[in-house]
Amino acid sequence: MYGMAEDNIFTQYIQKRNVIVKNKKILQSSYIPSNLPHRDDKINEIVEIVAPSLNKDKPSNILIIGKTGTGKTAVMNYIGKELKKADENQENCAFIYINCEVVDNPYGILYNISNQIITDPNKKIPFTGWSLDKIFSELTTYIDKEDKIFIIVLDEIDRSFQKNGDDIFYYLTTINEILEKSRVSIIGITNNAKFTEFLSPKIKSRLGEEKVIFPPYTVNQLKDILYERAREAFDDGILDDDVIPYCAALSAQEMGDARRALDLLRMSADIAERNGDKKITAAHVKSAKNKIELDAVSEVIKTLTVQSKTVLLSVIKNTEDGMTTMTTGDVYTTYKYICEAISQSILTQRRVAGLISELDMLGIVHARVKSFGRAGRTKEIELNTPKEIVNMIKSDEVFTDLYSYKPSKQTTLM
DNA sequence: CGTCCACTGGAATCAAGGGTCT
DNA sequence: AGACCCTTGATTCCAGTGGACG
Repeated sequence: MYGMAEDNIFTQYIQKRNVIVKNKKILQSSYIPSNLPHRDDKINEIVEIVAPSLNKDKPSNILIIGKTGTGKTAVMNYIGKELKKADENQENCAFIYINCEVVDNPYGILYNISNQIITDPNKKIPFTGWSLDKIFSELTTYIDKEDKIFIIVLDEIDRSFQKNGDDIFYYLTTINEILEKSRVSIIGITNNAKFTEFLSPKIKSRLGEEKVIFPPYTVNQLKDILYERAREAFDDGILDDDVIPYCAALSAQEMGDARRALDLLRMSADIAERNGDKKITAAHVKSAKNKIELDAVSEVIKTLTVQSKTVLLSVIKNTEDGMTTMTTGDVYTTYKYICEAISQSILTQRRVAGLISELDMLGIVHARVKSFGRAGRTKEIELNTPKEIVNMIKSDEVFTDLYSYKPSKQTTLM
């Protein structure tokens, strides 16, 4: 890839790309900096709780609560790194990190934990096929064999809970009763402050032995974070003076989300590079903001089921037919019509209502239950999507048949 | 004040599709 | 090959329910 010696159509592009950003990795939100500004207190707080593990004493379980982009994950990864340094041969403790947003089913979580512990490639657990009990007992024996403290970090723990309840948490918090030598302590990370309310009381108290709250960053703190990274990522004079304050201000509106701030900065740099500009300005930030918002939605749309897309298209079609708000029944009628047009199986109304709720949770449509008195009680649905996305759905290959479809009795469509 | 609509929301269950184990 | 296991999406069943209308 990079070894192309001769000029080709990409050459000038490649040369241009590296002009502005020295090291792109630094601007990635997954990058773990060696210094986390304004989180020293939180780091100390957690280190204090976790430190006993270095002497093979079991630390309390911790629940970390804080909005997205407040540094929870970064702090934990940083601590994990340091912990490994402090315990060179991994004799006393092991640090395991699982992101429950990526693997949100019980099998996946146990599978991931186990395979981080099991080193022998022949003993690894297959990614499907086993019973949970079997993985669990296997995991237990492996953990006990090692005779050390296992610190298991479950990031985005509420994701898993939403879909699967608290069974795995029950497993993981009771495992210590079975273990003879080793000990396991759980660190849960969540951005949902109300998360614990839904747990069963037993697990609630176990999981939340200690709580650490991460407050949102203030504008000035965000600025510091950005300056810190920018210093390493850019040469002097590339950033306009108002770029970082602007990024910080925008992200502060979004509840002090540092990830957002970094994304903005990175995307601004990207756009500037692509335009061949020598400096990054507030204007770049502005278009970066739009692009990020759009990307986020279109990313979600891509992963939707065909059925979900059909439901969404139904909402779109109704909107284009002049309805600003509609009921579940309205959507379902249109939905049935479209299904017929593209010869797709028709789901139950119950299911479609469920899909609408899912779209609502994804923020693609607005739906809230409203009672129309005698006229019944239903969801009031409203489209909540930029034009670009609407076009994206409409031009989805799944719906190509729709435009050539001649309805038997209804009038025109779209 | 009671009725009664058009659903909602929860739960149990099924089917298909991934796979392992013996 | 047949018995099992887990996940996901869909179905079926059913007990609610907010509030305009009579």
